[in-house]
Amino acid sequence: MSVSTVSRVLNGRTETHMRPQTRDRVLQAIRDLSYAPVKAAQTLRRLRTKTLGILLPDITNVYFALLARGVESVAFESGYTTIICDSDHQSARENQYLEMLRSEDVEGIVFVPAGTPDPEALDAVLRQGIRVVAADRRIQGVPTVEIDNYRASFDLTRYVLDLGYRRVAYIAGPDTATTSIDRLAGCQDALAAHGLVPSSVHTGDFTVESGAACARHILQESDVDVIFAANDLMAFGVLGAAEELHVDVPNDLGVAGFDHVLQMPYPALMHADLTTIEVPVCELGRKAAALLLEGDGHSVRLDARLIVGGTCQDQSKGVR
Amino acid sequence: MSVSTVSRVLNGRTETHMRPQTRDRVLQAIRDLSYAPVKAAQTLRRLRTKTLGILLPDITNVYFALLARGVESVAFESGYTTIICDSDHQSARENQYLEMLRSEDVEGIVFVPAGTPDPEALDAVLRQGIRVVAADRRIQGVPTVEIDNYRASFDLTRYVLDLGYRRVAYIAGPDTATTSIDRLAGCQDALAAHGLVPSSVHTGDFTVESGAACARHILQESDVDVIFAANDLMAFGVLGAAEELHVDVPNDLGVAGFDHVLQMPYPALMHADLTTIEVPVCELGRKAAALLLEGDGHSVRLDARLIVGGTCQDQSKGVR
DNA sequence: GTGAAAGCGCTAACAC
DNA sequence: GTGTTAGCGCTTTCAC
Repeated sequence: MSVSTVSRVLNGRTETHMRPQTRDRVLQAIRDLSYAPVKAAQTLRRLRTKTLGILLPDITNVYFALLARGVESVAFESGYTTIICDSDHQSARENQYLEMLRSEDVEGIVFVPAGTPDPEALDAVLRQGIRVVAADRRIQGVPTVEIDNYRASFDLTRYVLDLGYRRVAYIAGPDTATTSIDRLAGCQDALAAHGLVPSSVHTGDFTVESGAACARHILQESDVDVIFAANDLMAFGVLGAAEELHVDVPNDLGVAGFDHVLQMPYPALMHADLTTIEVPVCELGRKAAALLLEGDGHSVRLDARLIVGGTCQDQSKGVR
Repeated sequence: MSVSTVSRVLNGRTETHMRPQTRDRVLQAIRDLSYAPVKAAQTLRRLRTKTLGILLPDITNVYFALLARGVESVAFESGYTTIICDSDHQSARENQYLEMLRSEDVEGIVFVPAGTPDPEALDAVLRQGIRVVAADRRIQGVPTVEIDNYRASFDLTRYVLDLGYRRVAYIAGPDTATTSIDRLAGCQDALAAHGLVPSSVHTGDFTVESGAACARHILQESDVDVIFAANDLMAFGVLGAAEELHVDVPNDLGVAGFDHVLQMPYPALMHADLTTIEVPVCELGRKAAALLLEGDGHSVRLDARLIVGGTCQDQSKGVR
């Protein structure tokens, strides 16, 4: 019983048919020794690592965790291993990880950049023949899996304006993320279509705290009847600030979010019943992984859906 | 300039001193080619993978995500790669991943089991010389990093009883997790010390939904003045159910959680102001990884803290 | 101070 | 049908 026989059994090389008896003997031995092939050796020989990397800003953010889960599940189904890289929103860490993944010779990377990725580091990865897919946010020169943030934000804004809200404040995300830019633009253009402009545009960082902080400023300084936030987490912060300041949502203030991530863990609570856009984050991750494994290098757009919640209500009735 | 020279430079082999000029020439070449060593080859040669695995039930659960982040950050600081394995609460998947990690020849695994792990699969891993640390929940025969759930739950219960609550319902986690068992036992023993027993004990699965479902039963069927939940997510579900049924928290009903995970993303909202126990989840992960890298194979207990929130208030004043 | 070569565990081409 | 063997890219001993 030679090594090649064993190898053939393990890899199901059926092209040259094998005596079932031999096969069974090998299988038994594998069982007895609880043998598992050494992946490093397979990798070295095949020059294929069967490994993907996922590089994202913060795994404790549900949004990214959902995305990671999408990637991981597709990888698992295809017998791939997933390396998790949390850049902690730090560009330096991101670069170190890019190098690490290069050394690791991953076959592909799902990349959710924290800001604008370092072209040098990214290029080294690409030159080495590692496929990279940007997920959620676009990266210059890299295929992307995203939703149409502009369109979704435009539609959401139009829906809210149709309810009768008019004096709008907007809380944007960091302007290094294309999601922030697109969502803001979509909102502004929908306003413009009604001959409106936002009373103010603040910039947060997608966290609950930043949403609450911006909302406090907005509510104390200007007279608005609706606040749009670039994601649900910040919208949740807005709800918190409104509660603190005894501002009644949705009557005195409409609130709209974006991404519908809060819905998942907190369905029962009234206050989580946000008017928002559902971003299929997990699907974003799955699609990104699929693109790495069998893609043609083209970008993909998935559909997003308007979620009609309780934080924006018809204002026209004049009923209180 | 031979391969061994390059290798020596890369590994800082200073024992045999090298002409600086040669060194620089190598360094330059590395830069020019943006060369990165092939890890599979290093692994094969050194017989060390510099890789850790983390196997957990659900990465989209903030609690586990925080734990994963702890593991990942320690690994990163030590130049280790982290493989993420999401068992999705499925024992079969858990076993497949255990096999995968064995093949991968990881140096250690941080294991948060979904139920009772398959002894066969676990044993194969251990026999291969892979270190395993159980995090959060104990596993038979494996060193564990956890908090003293019994004691913390006991103290929390005593605190709540001291506020004057007396008619207690408990919502436990799945009885396959030692955390569920210990927390329930701690609560029951603290009650017993006051000559009390819980009016009812329901079993949830650590999700908001299950917490809400149990709470609906409890509130409709029996007359309790406080509900303990085995984690914050379920406690949040209880708050949701109470709101639905117009039960006033904390006056008509006290609510206590466990783990203090909700605090992080939702500080601003009143309803997230749970009376609970703070579990240092991220530290749990960090410590588990540290144990793998340099541990002596002994279990570790970290401290937990009582968080005094607004969902349980002094009942003795008789003030409404 | 630097180069030559063995060998880590596996796969695939080739021999029988 | 099954065995023999080269070689994947690296580290490390041993020559020089």
